[in-house]
Amino acid sequence: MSGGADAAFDALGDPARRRIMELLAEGEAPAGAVAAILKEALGISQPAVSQHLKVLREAGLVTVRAEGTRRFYGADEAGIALVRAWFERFADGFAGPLDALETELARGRRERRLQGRTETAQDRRRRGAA
Amino acid sequence: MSGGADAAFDALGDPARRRIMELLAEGEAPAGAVAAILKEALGISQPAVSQHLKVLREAGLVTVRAEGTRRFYGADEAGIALVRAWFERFADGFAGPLDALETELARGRRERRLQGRTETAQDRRRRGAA
DNA sequence: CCGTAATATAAGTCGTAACTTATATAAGGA
DNA sequence: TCCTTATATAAGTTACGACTTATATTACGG
Repeated sequence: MSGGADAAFDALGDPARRRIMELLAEGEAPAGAVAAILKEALGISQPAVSQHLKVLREAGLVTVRAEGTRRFYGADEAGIALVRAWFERFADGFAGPLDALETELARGRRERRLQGRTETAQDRRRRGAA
Repeated sequence: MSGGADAAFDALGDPARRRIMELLAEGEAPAGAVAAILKEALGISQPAVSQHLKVLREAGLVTVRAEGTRRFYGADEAGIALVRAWFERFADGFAGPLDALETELARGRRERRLQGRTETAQDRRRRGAA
């Protein structure tokens, strides 16, 4: 179920692809523009960028919209959300008041699963540090 | 200026290391326990796990605490926060897991309407897994 | 139609990183 | 002091993925 985040993480493991995502975070862009910017920034060729875009596509991190001969790429919020969701398993260091309920529920679930394990820093914090 | 998140993303690009992080999300564990679990799950050796832990350490994603001859590893909230911060550049600033699921469902609906674009891995997954 | 522009795919090279086995280091316990 | 347990490091092999150049595909303008 959460397996979908795997391809996304693999994709984001590459600096060039992270750079592409950073670009697309600012809005849609045709493949050519992405290629130009990455050639300037990282010195890589158009085919290389095209291959990176393919990986991002297959990972569900970008969307494509064809317009004539151009392909407009954009960040795919759904795919990105899946990656974000992966991090929910970690206690949120600075949860705001809105997140409080959600975090608390997650904590309950987590602790129900875990019996007889080593005490964590978080356990200690909850118990004593207040 | 995303800076410090780079090594973390590189580290998380590996499935074995993600597995380790998932384990540590449930609490501290000595290196040996991690090695045992990964050997069972992925069939990799103790030195391999030790090397992975080193990468995670250098990426700032885990903490170590020595106790006798044992090393207790734990997820490092600070490093994880850096990775989370990278995603803030994308819209949908703080969506929880429930929002992620909801968004994903919406995406499925949306994409069923679209035609002529390249098939993604998720399309195939969605189509086949049913 | 034909040439050009925009992008994708093919095929091959090469560096690196994820393993392996073997060994070093370090801390107890008998 | 030795043996054992826990972990890290060394050294070497190998698979893979990120490139390259060359070419195929598709859409548009003249």
